[in-house]
Amino acid sequence: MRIGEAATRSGVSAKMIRHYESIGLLAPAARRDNSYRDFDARDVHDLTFIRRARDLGFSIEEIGRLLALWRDRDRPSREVKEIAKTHIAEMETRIARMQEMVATLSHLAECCAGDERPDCPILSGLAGEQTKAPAAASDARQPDHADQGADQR
Amino acid sequence: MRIGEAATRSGVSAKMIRHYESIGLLAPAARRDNSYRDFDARDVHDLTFIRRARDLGFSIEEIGRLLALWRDRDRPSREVKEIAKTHIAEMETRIARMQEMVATLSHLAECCAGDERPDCPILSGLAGEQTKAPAAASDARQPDHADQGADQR
DNA sequence: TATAGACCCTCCCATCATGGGAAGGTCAAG
DNA sequence: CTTGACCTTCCCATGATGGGAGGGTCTATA
Repeated sequence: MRIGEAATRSGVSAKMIRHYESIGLLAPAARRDNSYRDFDARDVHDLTFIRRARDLGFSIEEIGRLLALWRDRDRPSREVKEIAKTHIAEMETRIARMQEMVATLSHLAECCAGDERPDCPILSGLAGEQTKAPAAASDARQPDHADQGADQR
Repeated sequence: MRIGEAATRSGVSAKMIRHYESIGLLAPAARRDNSYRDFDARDVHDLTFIRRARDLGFSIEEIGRLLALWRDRDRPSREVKEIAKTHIAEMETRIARMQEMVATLSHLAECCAGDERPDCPILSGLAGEQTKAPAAASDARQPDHADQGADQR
């Protein structure tokens, strides 16, 4: 089948299939005489595997490792579980961090009248005037790569 | 003061200060004869405001609006609160999505022996073999921009 | 048979927030 | 006068994804 059908069946866009191939996550697809990529059920399976892993928030790098383990019939399940547990821990850390942000911001928002008057504890809080809030995650940043959720856009 | 000191005082890297200026989030900084940027306390205040907002997960676009509201002494606090509430709702959505992922993956991991044997429900789950898990967020994706937390790396 | 339209191809660019680094200018202290 | 710590601009990279240009291929239909 051609890339469009593989995309539909796996739920991975044609764009991303080509991308995964280009970064080496997938072996180069077979080609027909007209240079079109040619996919079979096994390819669709791999793509579906990748999509499910992405849906669980795994990064491309982790997915690469999972795919390798999947292909190795004799791998110890221990290795897979380790990747999963590490990933779960990372997600839980991110969740906790976001919950802190929500808590801090909610505190400020609760203190804000939200009417026509200009006084606003939210802006004051951002400006540094203490509102004795439960302290937000305040320093150091990180470009988290994987809050990737499932959604539109 | 020069950019380095402004960076230290505000907690925003020199790199990002220039970036914020270049995208118009901040007005172009004053310059000295030697073309070095020259910052004063007010600039440091704005930068600190930006950093705090980032720490609360606001996107650059939202921060731009918050800064404008901050500078407008007569804005109704209602407008600020609306931005904050929308942002809180977005973060809560992302948190919920990640919690779903963690739940699904935890279920699979719990079913996995994690020993030397090759059988692994985690890989089987990703491969599509049903494990009657509580169903993960399964389709549609979105490149969420702002799970930006505070962290090392 | 010619053509429309639905596919496919490769490339390049954009996003968002951030950092790395090159190539070069400026300044103060040794 | 050199060294080193600053600063400048400019380009590139990240990760996952989409948009689109410019062009080729195939099939159905007028």
